[in-house]
Amino acid sequence: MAIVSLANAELSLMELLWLNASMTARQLREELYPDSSKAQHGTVQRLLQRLEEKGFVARERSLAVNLFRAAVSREDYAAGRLEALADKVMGGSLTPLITLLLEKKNISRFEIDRLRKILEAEA
Amino acid sequence: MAIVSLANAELSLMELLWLNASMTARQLREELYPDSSKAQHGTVQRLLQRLEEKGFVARERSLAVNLFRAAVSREDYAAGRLEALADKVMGGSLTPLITLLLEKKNISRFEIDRLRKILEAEA
DNA sequence: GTATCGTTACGACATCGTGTCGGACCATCG
DNA sequence: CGATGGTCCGACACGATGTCGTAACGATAC
Repeated sequence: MAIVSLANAELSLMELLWLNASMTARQLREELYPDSSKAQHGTVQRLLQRLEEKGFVARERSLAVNLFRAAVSREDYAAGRLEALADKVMGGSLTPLITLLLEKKNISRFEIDRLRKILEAEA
Repeated sequence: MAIVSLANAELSLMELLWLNASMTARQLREELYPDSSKAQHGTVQRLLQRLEEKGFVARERSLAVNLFRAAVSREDYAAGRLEALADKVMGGSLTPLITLLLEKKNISRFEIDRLRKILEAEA
């Protein structure tokens, strides 16, 4: 299943789940809407539900309250989006993108060395 | 101005402009809607107009018919989207993305060699 | 000049994804 | 049993997108 793109609110929620191993809906709401004058309970549940449908969160039903965990890691999401990007604009080839990056951004000596080591291992 | 994301139809149109230096609206329509039973003239014009507003196409008005050119290259678009992706999911850091790619091994030997050369040049 | 034909500009609309809320439903605790 | 807290889901508003119709425009033909 291709990794689908996430919208802002969904991504904010995932951000929390990437930082904390597991959270309840209440915890999420308090983080996402600190000034919760109203009842955003439903909003969080809705987001959670749609995220679950998309396969991004796993729900632990055994307890009284559900626990939510990220089912897709930040790295997997990033890699998936990156691949989608390559498919859309570069015909699936990733190298041009990386080349662009290396040329445009000032990448530290350290990072370059790290990348080089990884490449050595690949070859 | 940050490079904004493009939708499917817009991207298809840009694809044509990236392949051909300049095109008329008619040429674009014939490519985009080969089975033009109906009148998609307006659709193309609309797309062109919105793309122009976003700064993605330039319009040459001197002739009887307008000529359209890409104002953002494929590479710039890709790089812009890539940066946006890094900002959104990796806190702006690009290296983790590259590392991810390399580790996932969906990169051909040929591309690895190419990247190695680029890195050599950087060092 | 006017008629005609292709082009351009743009208002209007249907659709879809997203973010939001409200209220129904359900369980547990007292 | 009621009350409290959590979950599910229908509904809505809003913005972006893709589509079309049509009015305005400009060049050429008559």
